[in-house]
Amino acid sequence: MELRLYDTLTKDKRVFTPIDPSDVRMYVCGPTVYDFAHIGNARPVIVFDVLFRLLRHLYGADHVTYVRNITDVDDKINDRAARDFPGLPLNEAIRKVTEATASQFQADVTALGCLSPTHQPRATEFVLPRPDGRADMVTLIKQLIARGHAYEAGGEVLFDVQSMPDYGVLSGRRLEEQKAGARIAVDAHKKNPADFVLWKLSSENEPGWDSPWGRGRPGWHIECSAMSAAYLGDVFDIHGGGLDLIFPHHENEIAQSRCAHGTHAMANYWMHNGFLQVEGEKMSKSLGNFFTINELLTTEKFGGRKWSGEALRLAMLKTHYRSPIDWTVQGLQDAEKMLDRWYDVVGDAPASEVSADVLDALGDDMNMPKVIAELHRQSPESLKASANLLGLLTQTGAQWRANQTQDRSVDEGAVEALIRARTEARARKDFKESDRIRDELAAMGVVLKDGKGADGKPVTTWEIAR
RNA sequence: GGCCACGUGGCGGAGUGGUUACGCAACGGUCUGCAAAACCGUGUACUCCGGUUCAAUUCCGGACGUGGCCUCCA
Repeated sequence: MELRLYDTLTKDKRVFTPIDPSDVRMYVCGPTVYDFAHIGNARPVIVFDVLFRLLRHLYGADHVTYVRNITDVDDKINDRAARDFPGLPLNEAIRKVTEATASQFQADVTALGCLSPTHQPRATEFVLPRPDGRADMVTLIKQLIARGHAYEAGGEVLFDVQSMPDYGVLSGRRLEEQKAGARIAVDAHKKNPADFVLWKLSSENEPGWDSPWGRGRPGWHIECSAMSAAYLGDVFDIHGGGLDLIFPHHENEIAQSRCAHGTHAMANYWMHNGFLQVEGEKMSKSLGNFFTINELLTTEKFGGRKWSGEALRLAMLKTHYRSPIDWTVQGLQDAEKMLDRWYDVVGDAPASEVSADVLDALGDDMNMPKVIAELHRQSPESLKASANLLGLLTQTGAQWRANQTQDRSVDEGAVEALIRARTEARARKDFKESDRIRDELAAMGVVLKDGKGADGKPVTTWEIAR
């Protein structure tokens, strides 16, 4: 099959050709660890996890390197640390915040069925030159200064956007327009209003590292330039993230990396996932429609019940990754229902080969709606194999149903006992009693499904009502 | 104001210059003690206005609408 990907930089869908098929390299911007990840944060994690799985399938599991960074230096983190651990020294408080948040993030995305990336570097470990010689931020900034792309002014090191003739190509922003807009704060020490910070000095009570420009901390964008180079080289295959990162973050990453390395490109394909809304509205704390991944998994805040990670994953994948997605209770119910159905269809069937139709749809810039349509046409064996490729239907049907039951805290033993009593009542044609028991179970949220066993005798199964 | 994405049936959501998306819901049927489930079958669409064309939901232009970015928010 052929893999075609949409590239934000060239605004077209192209056949994907890796630089080195024996080591396909992808970088995705990861979380800033200061608080629980929200459901919007989950989108790029899930979307690029599917791409990671697809690449592994196509090129071999040992021939794909996926890097997703953890940003553990940020002013929001400092604020949170000071707020939550006022008694502790700042560095210690910061470490507590970032470690707790990072491990929560791992637990959340694992529940969403995401594989661990090959590397998950932390920004703080790539500030200063490293013993292992991998790329670091300070060295990168030195190179930018040496090549005439950065300058020191007003206690900062700034990137000189005018030193890069094609700055702004990714986001379609020309420098002239930026000036005309006059929306950017004009700092007297900047040569150009669009110049951005590579390094800034830290005060006593801010985290800092000793550098040639004094004790300070890195700007926002340089970490990704350093960590991608550290593990993937100066030029790699795919760089992904949310739509909102196109400008300024990715634009500036490109500027830094290309100018520091003297390359024509940073990554050959730039991929961006669309945004998420909740029930038709922008998700925000003030609207009261702000949900973390963890809340959806473990509380009844969204739709009055808990949701399985697998249902969340499928709900997220039902929409093409570049389209805006409306996150709704209805959408989650649909996803869950689809999984119920598929688990029924698959039964105990072993996984066979991944469907060629599914692969073709997936290869068309990850056309997941098409993929799902194809999945509905598969045999049990092929459905299992194809869904597994997407990180779905990875449990057994029994596990899936058991988890559903557990989520709604239903006493299985009591249910089974009532069903036996009803079966007996039906056998003696006491339908009044049989219907009474059915109503009683319905009140517990249990729906009965009557059928016939292989021997022709009545068999009743049950599931949790939705 | 600048830049970008998008507007498909009751809902979600693909795709196509003329022929069935798919799923959910709805409706009809089979099954059932009655239901539910399951199975079979059915219907409804392409924001508006121009243009190109034998033919446009699909191409071009415009209008309207929605969302995003342009102040470190995925």
